Amino acid sequence: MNRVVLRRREAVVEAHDLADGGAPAGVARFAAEELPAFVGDREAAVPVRWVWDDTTRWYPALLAAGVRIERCTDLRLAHAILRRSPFADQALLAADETAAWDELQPVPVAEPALFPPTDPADRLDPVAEHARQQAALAASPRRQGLELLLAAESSGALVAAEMTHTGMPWRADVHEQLLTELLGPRPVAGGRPAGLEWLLRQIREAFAAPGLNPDSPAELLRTLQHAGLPVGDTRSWTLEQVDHPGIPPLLEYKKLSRLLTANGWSWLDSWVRQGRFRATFLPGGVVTGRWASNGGGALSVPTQIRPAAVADEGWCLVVADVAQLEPRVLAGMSADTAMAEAARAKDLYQGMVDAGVVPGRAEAKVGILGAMYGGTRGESGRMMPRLARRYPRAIGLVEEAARAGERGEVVHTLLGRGSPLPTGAWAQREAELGEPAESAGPRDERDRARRAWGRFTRNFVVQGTGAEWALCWLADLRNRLWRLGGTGPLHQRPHLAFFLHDEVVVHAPADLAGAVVEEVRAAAGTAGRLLFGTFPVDFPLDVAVVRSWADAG
DNA sequence: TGTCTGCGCGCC
DNA sequence: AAAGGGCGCGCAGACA
Repeated sequence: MNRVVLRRREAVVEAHDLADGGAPAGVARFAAEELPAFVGDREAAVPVRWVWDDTTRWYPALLAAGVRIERCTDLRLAHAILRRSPFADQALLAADETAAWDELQPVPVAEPALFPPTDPADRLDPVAEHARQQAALAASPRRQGLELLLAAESSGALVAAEMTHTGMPWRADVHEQLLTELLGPRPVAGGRPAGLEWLLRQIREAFAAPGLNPDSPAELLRTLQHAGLPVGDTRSWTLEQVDHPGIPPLLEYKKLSRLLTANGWSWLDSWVRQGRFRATFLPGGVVTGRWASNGGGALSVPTQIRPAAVADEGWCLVVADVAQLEPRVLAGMSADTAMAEAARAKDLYQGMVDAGVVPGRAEAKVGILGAMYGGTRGESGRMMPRLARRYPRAIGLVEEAARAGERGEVVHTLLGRGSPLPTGAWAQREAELGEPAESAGPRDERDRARRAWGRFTRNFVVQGTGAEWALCWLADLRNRLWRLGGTGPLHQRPHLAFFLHDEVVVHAPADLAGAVVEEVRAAAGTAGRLLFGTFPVDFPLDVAVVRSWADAG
């Protein structure tokens, strides 16, 4: 594989060819405007892995110029993983500029101007950083896993940029119609829409509070308590438990008010343009390796507005999600054959029932969720002993992760992403309280903080490995879709339009729907083999070919 | 006027 | 139905 490290020096780009061993083998220099042509030509000629400081600084402009690349190494993301991995020798990563790499932030997707005027990334040496990372990988006892993780993370960065570039097809007219039906016409000066005003009158009357603003939790709580309702907060779930004529309109108000503020007209104004919702995704934005998003609330698009996600004319959406990803990942990473056997069923929870482990599906679900999240109370606590008996390796893995976290140790995912050291409450308590506390009070607090950190590390190993499976799925699917679709640019071929932890939405020409479904399934198979080799754990998908996202599932 | 925190709620 | 883990966001209210 040819490796080319790209580096910007003012208005000039340097392309450093690396020989097989990683030694510099030649440098080309050209004006920044020539970059898309350079990359496009090389990409068409030979397989290349482009190495650059940060995908968000290079790829949007290439995409805007119509250039799609096959693979890259994102040094910023790789650096973040290696710096925290228990399997990377930190001495090999050390350099004067290490702290600057630590602090390097992705750039927000603005208009794809080719490079901002001043950028801290310009002072970094990507050739040297790449060499340090390669040295750390070469010396790692988990080299294979880390190399796969870095490749998958870098592919994720490409996917994220491409999804922002192409966008999710979004019908503003459908969305507006939905808002108007539920809330009334758009209010002129940001006031409350008629639907909310109508509910507000009923709420104020029912609680005899003519000036009440239900958007203020404190004011609302005082009003409810004054009316004699036994509530300690104003969450919907709490309010549903009490009986009062003001509660139904209040619950309705809260639901519609949420729609208005989170995904109302101003959301449309901000995030939907020319028939596309351009979400911004941040690969590696969560410590576990999950993606974050910073604008448009991409990872929490409510089902309520999904009818507005409609494929273009003659196109379709292929929506696929993995059933019970995390329990399956747990079975695989712990090599728990009994749990993998239950996972052979399309419904893992039903598989547990059929194996006689638990009486019913509901118990299976709360039991497994409790094992992965650290639930100890109620139903899930009661299920734990039998789960531990029947699935000793799986339960043992999460229990050990929890104990390690309680001791303040680092845990890691299957491929080697490390957890952060304890922060916040844990560290604070330890520091404040010092050695064994004299009184019961502080000790309780310390234990509580330790257990909370144990719940975090317990979940980290599963959530993080689940994110690794999803990255491998995405990476393989991305290339399969590209090969499927002729010779045009990205937006004219089947392409990934959305990604939500364990769900993808592909926008594809309708006549390719069947082929896309096959590729989505094949990519899931690839991901399973990459992570778990021949260990027999399945990742069945629910796949739907639909016009609108709302019609899936 | 701007910045910060807590609350509540959407998603997985 | 949530619980137990991870997020982002908008508002209200407090404080500078």
